[in-house]
Amino acid sequence: MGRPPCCDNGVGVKKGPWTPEEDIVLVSYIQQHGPGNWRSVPENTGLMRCSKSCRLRWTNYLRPGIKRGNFTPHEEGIIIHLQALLGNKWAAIASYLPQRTDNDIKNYWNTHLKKKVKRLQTQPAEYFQTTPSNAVTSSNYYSPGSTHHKLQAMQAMNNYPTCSSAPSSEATTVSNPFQTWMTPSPATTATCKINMQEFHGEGAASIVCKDQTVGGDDKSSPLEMVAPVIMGSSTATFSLLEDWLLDDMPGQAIDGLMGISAGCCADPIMF
DNA sequence: AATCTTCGCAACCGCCGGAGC
DNA sequence: GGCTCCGGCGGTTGCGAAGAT
Repeated sequence: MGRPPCCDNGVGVKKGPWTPEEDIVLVSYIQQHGPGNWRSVPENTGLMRCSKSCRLRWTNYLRPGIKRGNFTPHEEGIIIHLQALLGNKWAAIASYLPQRTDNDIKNYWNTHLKKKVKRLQTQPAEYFQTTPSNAVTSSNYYSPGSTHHKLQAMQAMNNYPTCSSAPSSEATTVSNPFQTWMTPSPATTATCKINMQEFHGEGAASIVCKDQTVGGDDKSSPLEMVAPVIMGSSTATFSLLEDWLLDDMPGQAIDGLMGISAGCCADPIMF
């Protein structure tokens, strides 16, 4: 039994990097018909690509609003925490970073963060330490799988800084001919002082996050709404988040989370 | 300057689950 | 209920770029 791969029967199906011309054809089609029904895309566009390839190209590269380039420390923190909570559920993690694709996050984890976390595991440096009373060390933080570990990760979320969500100078929004579709999300700003001591090296980072202000209006992206809550100290929020992460009541939990998020943005949690 | 090695990212592969028949 | 189709996901690979020798 079993179904052959969707592209197995494709005689002359092109593989490899996409050309700008192919990108234009694909985007033009999606602009007219909208994403979805990927099976029909190669048939109707004449692209010699399989449907999966079209979908991947769209979701990972051509989709409007994708941010490319270096991840901010804030994004890194979210990825690390969510990976600790969820494991390699890249799609779920990506849902908290709407401007990043799951593929991007996965690649970034595999090429950067995994090494960083591994290095931290083997060293006494307390990367995430914020206050002596509730410090979370790297060594006890990333022991995978256990509830204890998850709770620790969630606890640590209270301590992780919310840095500016505004596009950093290093991160760039994908540059393609279709940027006009993009709806730039309002910048969420936060005043957050971070003393980075060899952040990318083996040293510890001492983080001071005071007088945080979160700006933006009600149209903030889900990330911008959720992130302050994640970073804030809300027990209720974490219960909901945990429920959701554990897939007990995904819909209810995320609804509740979003509700709290909205409230949070109206009345931001201060550190 | 040439060659080798490492790194980062785009894309592919195979599996899974939901929907429709 | 079983089968097929299709979209989605996570793991892996291949290749070009960058760095090291």
